[in-house]
Amino acid sequence: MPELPEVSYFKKYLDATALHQKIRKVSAPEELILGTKEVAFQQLQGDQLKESRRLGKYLFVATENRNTLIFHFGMTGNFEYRQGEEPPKYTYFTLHFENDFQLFFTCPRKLARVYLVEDAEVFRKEHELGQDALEASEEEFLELADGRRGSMKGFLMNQKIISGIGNLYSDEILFQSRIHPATAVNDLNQKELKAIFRNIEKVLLRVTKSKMDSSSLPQSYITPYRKAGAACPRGNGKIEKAKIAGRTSYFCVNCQPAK
DNA sequence: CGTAATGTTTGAAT
DNA sequence: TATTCAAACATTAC
Repeated sequence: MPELPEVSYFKKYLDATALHQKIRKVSAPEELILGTKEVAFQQLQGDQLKESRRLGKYLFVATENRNTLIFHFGMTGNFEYRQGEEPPKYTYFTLHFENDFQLFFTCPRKLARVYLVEDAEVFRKEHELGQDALEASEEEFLELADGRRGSMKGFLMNQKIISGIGNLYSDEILFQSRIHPATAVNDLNQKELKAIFRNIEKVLLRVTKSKMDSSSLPQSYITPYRKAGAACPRGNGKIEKAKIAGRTSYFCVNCQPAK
């Protein structure tokens, strides 16, 4: 379930488990998952994961030998750290550690990727990753929005502009901002753009909190009601669905009128 | 059985 | 040249 908040959770999970464990062996039985050639991953033998950082929906893990292991979770990627011979179903990449534990990287839909690179900055440039959604300033955000003609939802989901926001939380940010997802960026005034900017941080941090402590989202959130015909959490009618910016979007036309 | 699913990349259209 | 859009990718679940 990986947008920025989920990847923050995976970072916490990896930090609490696989970090600083000596790697005994690497298994990569599914070539499709590998963003870099399989042979490169064998370099990890004897190495250790040193520290991790999240950028957008990517998790960068620096190793003691100065390489960087990069995880991207696609739509269904997940970690599982435990002992035992039998890997979980859909395991396509495994780090085996000297302590007999393993970090399994699973992904039923095989859209996840794992990379091993020498220079994380080169990777970032190659993949054209924009500023992290939690690090952009209001000024930068307004600058990035200037002159854009596409939908606001498409703008929020474009990883080259701002990275970390996907289908679910772009809908939530726009619901909280009372902006229809199909509204063109250049049809929004500064006040509306600033409200969206504030809600990016607000929503992402709130969702991250709920991922970290398994708490539920506020009553006023639309995320739990992503179903056409569901009642708007503000009591303003029914949730509608439409394909916007290539993805299924849920919104309330009464709260979020089209411009 | 058909359709949609939390994402990114590619190539075409604007 | 830059931006936007739709389709493709692989597989599962409803």
